[in-house]
Amino acid sequence: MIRLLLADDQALVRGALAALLDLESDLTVVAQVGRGDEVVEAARESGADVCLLDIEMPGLTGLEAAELLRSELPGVRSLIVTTFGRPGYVRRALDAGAAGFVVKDTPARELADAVRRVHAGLRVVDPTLAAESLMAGPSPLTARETEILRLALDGSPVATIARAAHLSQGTVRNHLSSAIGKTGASTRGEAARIAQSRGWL
Amino acid sequence: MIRLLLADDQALVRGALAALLDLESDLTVVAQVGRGDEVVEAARESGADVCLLDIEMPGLTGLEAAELLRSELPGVRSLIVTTFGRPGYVRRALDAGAAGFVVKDTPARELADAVRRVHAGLRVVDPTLAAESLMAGPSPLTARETEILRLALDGSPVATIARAAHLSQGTVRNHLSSAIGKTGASTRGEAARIAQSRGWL
DNA sequence: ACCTGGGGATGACACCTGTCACGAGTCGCG
DNA sequence: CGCGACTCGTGACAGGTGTCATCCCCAGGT
Repeated sequence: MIRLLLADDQALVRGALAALLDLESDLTVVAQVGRGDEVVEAARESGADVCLLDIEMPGLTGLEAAELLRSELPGVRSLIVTTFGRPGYVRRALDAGAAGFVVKDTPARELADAVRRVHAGLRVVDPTLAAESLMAGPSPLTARETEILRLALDGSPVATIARAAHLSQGTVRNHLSSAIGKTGASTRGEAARIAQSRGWL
Repeated sequence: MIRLLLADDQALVRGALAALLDLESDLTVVAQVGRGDEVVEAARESGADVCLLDIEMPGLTGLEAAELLRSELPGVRSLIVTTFGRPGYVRRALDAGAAGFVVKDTPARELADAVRRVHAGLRVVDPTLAAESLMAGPSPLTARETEILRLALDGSPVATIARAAHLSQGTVRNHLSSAIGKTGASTRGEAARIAQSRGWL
């Protein structure tokens, strides 16, 4: 019997996934959490074998939770289950120690198999996604450019970004200009969206 | 036995919801679709009593699908099940003939009850959401402002928006300026995000 | 010691944006 | 009819933005 932990911030989705997986005779859901920072504790207390982690959660992201799990509970395997198949996410998930990566577009019947493969020590990655991840390659953005772009995501004016990053407006504009060039965009808004869609932020 | 149709673009969520609802002895899922424009046909063929509709779907939105259902199959009731509890969505959902509105944050065990209430002819709306919907009020934006703002959502420059809307750049800037004023924003990007968060787009 | 690359900053320039004033056409309503 | 609301447009202006050249400092390689 494989013991599962579910982490997803949407209670309805969490409960529904639990119902789906509990239908399988060899799987049982032993814990459910709605925040990333509750994953490790719940996994320890429940004695889970495999953790299904959504990426976008309050507290900690699923990627960060996977990293914590690897260091705190090395015997527990993580399977990322997320809405967004951003190329950069796959690489970061595997770097963070996740054993699998599944998008919520995949057919429901395949999820249980993915869980079993992960539990068996195999890596599970959507082949289409894996290809995209290789095509897109790693982020060409420097650390600072990434940070500035993230602050520019909501369309804030340069002055606001500069204050938030403790930089001069000129420097911010230089970093943005560089990021715009690297993403092939023509405005910072477009650059930010491109970078996000590639999972670089 | 209440016959259900599920419409959600994420196959995994769709399948999981089906598993959850099929656990109830008085409910049965008779159809599943991943696109808004397949809802009416599937509902007709399957003889569904209640349709659970996600809002964000390819083809047609859940709100548009609900409107079509009301005119084509008046006996079928719609229950909107969505991620976003945007105030404007609730009003538009009820205007579109939906019998209920539930966000994906609600506990899983409440969903079946919501379905039963809707089937019984009652209206089901999250009370917190209903209050927010009344507070926010209707959209203050004119038709054109709404359209222009929607085009500005992705941060396109004025020139691009003007071409897309077949308008002069000056007119676009005027509409945007007006929308910025009405939303209390200071850039078109911020205005667009505010309007979207209120469900005005 | 030298070169390279990232980070930080400045100043200048062309261009884009947000705002305002103003005008003109259409439509519905009292 | 007159009025108001919406739409479309122009022109002008201040301020924000993107680009570029040019510095400085510092950490790693060679």
